[in-house]
Amino acid sequence: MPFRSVPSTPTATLGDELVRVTKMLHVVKAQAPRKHPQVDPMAYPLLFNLQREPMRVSALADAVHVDVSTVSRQVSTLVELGFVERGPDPDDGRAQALSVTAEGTALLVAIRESRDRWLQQLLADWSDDDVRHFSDHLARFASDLEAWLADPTPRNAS
Amino acid sequence: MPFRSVPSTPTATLGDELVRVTKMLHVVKAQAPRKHPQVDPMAYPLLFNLQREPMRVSALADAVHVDVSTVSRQVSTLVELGFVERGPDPDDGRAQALSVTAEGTALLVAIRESRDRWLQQLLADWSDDDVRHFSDHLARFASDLEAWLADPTPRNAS
DNA sequence: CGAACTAGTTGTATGGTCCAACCAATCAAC
DNA sequence: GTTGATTGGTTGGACCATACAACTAGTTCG
Repeated sequence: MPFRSVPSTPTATLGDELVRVTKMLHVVKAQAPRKHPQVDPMAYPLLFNLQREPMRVSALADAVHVDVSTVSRQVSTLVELGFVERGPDPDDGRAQALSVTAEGTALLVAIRESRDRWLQQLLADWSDDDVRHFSDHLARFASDLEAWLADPTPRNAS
Repeated sequence: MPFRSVPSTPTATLGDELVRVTKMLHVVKAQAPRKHPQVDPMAYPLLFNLQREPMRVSALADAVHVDVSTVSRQVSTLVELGFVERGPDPDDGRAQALSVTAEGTALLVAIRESRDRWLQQLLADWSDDDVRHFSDHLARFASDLEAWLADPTPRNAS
């Protein structure tokens, strides 16, 4: 087991944990009950971003780092289900201003609350400070990641 | 924007960040150059677990929380590529003792080093303490998750 | 021995994604 | 204005990873 004995740097260990957590979150997500039967899990981030600010399809795709075509389809189903509205874009007739409907907001709130309940019981024995620190670190890490994604010049990824 | 103004609980915020980070890591992983062209990213955890301890297919599947059939295929390609060996299981003729070959270990080390380099430059301006704390929190979170996966009785997921 | 069980493989279906081709509207230039 | 190029969005085809289900082969216990 040359591995256990050579966790070398702190970042290497961090990497291991990141992989581990990511994997398990993936599993959890897969077996999580969907709030709305027809809505892809990936559609939640869509609603989330639209909630913050109405935007066009391309911008939304960019925000969630997914192909435009994929977002296009997902938005279509969200519109069919009444969670998102297509409005005209004032600046550009070709574009469309997507926005969340009241039902969409309700769904989003429900999702968030459900997730919150789950996390609260999962982290029952964490102190509030621990949760906050963890959250802060995650936020910072997310920002770093975003910056890197925008400009990976420094060097290539793993 | 009723959202930005109502981050309510710390755990809810944590949830948002988790989703964000998970999504971005997914993107990063997708566009990361593969150490070996033929190896699925999902195969890395397989090697990783096998490295710690040789085990049979079913145990491996259990360890990575994936269906046995999936693991079976992945292992097959890893064997074809020479990164994993099938040995006979002394106790049970149906089973097989999987183990990592020298090439497999080399690959694994390469992956880990590459990931480490990437993280190091990504987190260039984090203090060692911050990295360690973040890592610790992640590890703790992973353990909690694992426990929950093993026994989700308390309540249902997000 | 034979019945019930278990480890692993293989066939099939599904969900989510990207790429490429396409349509439609706008803008730019003459 | 009319035409050519550009840009926003949609649709079709293929791909990849996974799960579920059917099957094979080895095992255990009566």
